[in-house]
Amino acid sequence: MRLSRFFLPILRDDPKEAEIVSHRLMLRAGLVRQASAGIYSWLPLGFRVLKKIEQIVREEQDRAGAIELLMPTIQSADLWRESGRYDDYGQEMLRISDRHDRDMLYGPTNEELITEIFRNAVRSYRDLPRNLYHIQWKFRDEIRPRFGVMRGREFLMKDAYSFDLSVEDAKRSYNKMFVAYLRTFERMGLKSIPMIAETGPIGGDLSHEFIILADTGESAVFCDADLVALDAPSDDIDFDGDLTPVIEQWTAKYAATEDMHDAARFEKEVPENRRLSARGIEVGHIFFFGTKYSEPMKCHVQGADGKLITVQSGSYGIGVSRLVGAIIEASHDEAGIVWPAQVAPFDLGLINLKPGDESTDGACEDLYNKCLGAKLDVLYDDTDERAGAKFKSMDLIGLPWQLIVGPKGLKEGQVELKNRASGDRQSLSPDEAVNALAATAS
RNA sequence: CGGGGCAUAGCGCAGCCUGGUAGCGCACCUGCUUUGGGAGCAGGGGGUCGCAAGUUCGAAUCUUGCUGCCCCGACCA
Repeated sequence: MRLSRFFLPILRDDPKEAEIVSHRLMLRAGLVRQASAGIYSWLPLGFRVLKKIEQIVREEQDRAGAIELLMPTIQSADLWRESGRYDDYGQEMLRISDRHDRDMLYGPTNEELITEIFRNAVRSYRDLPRNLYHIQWKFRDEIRPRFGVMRGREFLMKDAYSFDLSVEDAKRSYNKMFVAYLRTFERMGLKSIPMIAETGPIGGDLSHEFIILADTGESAVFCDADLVALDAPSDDIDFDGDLTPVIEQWTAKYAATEDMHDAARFEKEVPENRRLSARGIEVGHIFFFGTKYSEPMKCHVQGADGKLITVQSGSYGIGVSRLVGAIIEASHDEAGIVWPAQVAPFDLGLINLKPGDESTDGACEDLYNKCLGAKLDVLYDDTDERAGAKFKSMDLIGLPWQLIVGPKGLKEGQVELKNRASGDRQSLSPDEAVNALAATAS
């Protein structure tokens, strides 16, 4: 993509409404614009990141055996009356009526709808287990939206719902999601720690929050520092095999958010030198809630013995749009965003320091095409800005690599390759630079 | 929803107290000079001063009402 043809409205000054760093950087770097309180438009650069995150979530859900579908944003109130949540959910649910005065709502979550879909379609125990998920916009009318996309009212969420014949089977489904989540966040360059969680209005008695550590995190968290050192399961893990050793490895040690924190237990179970108290951002939440919805909504299947079985369910959320902010909170410096390569909107920025100069333009065009040929996603700054402004902007938007091309270097046959995260620079021939970049991308 | 604050050009702000017909920096446009970490000079464009009433000869400025947004708290992916 040529910057001269892209849409990237960068702000030089901090907008005053943005307090926390991710919100500030998302506005400045042209990722989002606020449409109204807690509701954002995703500009091209931010949209690319959102799509990358969504795709990683999708791939790991699929790997864990979940099946993607898509449910609507607008739901009928009737279903929610059936589960009893129409009244329970309160003002957080945006209620709408249509032209016939029917009660509708903008879905804050989808347990009712998925249960309705499942009960209508499935009659036999042979069709279980299943885990169905979608990635869809939700709306929760928060009393006070804040922190940009981290706590918006409209947000993109992956929510999965499992259906099993027994509590034991359901726990297996839960474990699959547990492992998938560890992998998902690790692939985004994040260290996530599962913590014992409150179940909130969704209900249920087995639940973990997946927290990533960031100084600006919204809640205090306490855990055994050993958990931070653990690696997520590799991509050859067998989701149909026994996952309990992995779960045990991650849940044996103390980890809790402030709501669930037990200081006495913390001090008893964790040696002093491993007691980590930090701040964290919740990016995922998994629940097992058994028959909370299947019972009132009569989601039954017929078992091998001919008797009806009430299905056992869980639900599993990931805040996809929140993750964009969370990643920035976890990965930035004074100059701007530092994208982990896996979610970066482009692989690299190619900076032409002297547009209009024949040799520089020629070298840049050549490099641009070679990068594209090597399947690198490149943002080519071919604009007529001054060098300093280009450097500042490129640092701000935080692409992992900068390929800097100017007449001085070219005289020596060299271009400069800068790593955004470390700041390291090396001078290379143009071909060496492309090869080096292609190697990092593969 | 309680408490606090803000609303003037795309962004950041001054002007308001003490009413007199709107200004600064950055950004933007034109030209010249510059050109490896947010250049200089000159010229230029852009505003129903959040909305509505009221007071007044006259309102960005005073009064009242409304709306929007931000921050702290309680609540949440």
